[in-house]
Amino acid sequence: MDEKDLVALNAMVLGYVQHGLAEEGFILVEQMQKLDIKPDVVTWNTLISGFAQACDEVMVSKLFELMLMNGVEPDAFSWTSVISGLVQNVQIEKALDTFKQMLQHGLYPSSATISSLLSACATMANVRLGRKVHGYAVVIGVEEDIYVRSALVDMYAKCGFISEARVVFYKMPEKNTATWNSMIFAYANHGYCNEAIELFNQMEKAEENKLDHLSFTAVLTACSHAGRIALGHSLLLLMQEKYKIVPRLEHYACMVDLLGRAGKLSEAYGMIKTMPVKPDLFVWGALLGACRNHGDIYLAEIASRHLAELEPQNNGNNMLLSNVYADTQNWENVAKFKKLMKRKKLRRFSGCSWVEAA
DNA sequence: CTAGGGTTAG
Repeated sequence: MDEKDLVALNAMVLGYVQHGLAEEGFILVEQMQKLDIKPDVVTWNTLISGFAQACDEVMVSKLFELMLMNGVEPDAFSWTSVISGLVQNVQIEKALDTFKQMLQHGLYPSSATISSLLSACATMANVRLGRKVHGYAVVIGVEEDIYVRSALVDMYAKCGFISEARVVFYKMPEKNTATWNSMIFAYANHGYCNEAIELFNQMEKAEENKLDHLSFTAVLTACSHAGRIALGHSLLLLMQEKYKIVPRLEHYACMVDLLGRAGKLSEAYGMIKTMPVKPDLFVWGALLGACRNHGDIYLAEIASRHLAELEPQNNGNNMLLSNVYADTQNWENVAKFKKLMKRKKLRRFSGCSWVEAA
């Protein structure tokens, strides 16, 4: 067997995995083994990463066994792939457990492992654990890694510690697009809209940073929270004309939110009707939320109907519509809804907070 | 040729 064959095989497996076709990648590897091409650690890890992202725990364990049977030891890439797959699929407990197992197997976590763990802490809004991971990153010498630092900015922000996010951000000698985006989102999501917009402007001036679709999602979020309608519209144009970024659903959702919050419900609905992509639940949800705040029953019913189609299992949408009726004193409809929900044996989702109780 | 950070509504 030729080394070039293996590199080509690995590239093909990676291609499958990147397109969400881990199964195809696995079949290819099996076929190659019959042709006496022995997969190496890279091949196995690529497959593990694919099945971990697809949440296929059975295949992941099978791959660990298979690689051992073929005389290849799982390494830090193998374990980190599993951890990151679990974090991406919001299986945080399992991710932390897998991290423990990784350490028990005597493997050393890398900066990639740490950034995945920080992302897990952000998802849970668990700043106590986040600080531990931060300290651990310092100890093993990966704290200066740009991924780790961007993950720290995001983790502190999502846990509600904006000033600590800011400290990490401004300490960073080098930042990239994701770093800036994390900080703009941090400001926008905590009501520091002017700071978010200002930071976006700085990012645009700093030539070395490329703005991407998420930079615009972040700044549009700030615009909508601050009621900056004119700025939102001009940014939506700037994005397309100067940066050649095609607006995505999330940009439209921000615009609908922006118009809706300001009470311009028919303009918001007009945007939904003219947008070139099919509106998703965020877009309709933004409209429904605005209808609640402004007591528009007519549009609320339209939005609810679309939401019911898009996510029939989510009873929160019905609750919102019911709240619109209640707010506008339409008690007959409130009663109608309560009956409907009782019939469907639905219960209101219990509330949850992103910020851990102190 | 393998793992990592940032996503919109109530």
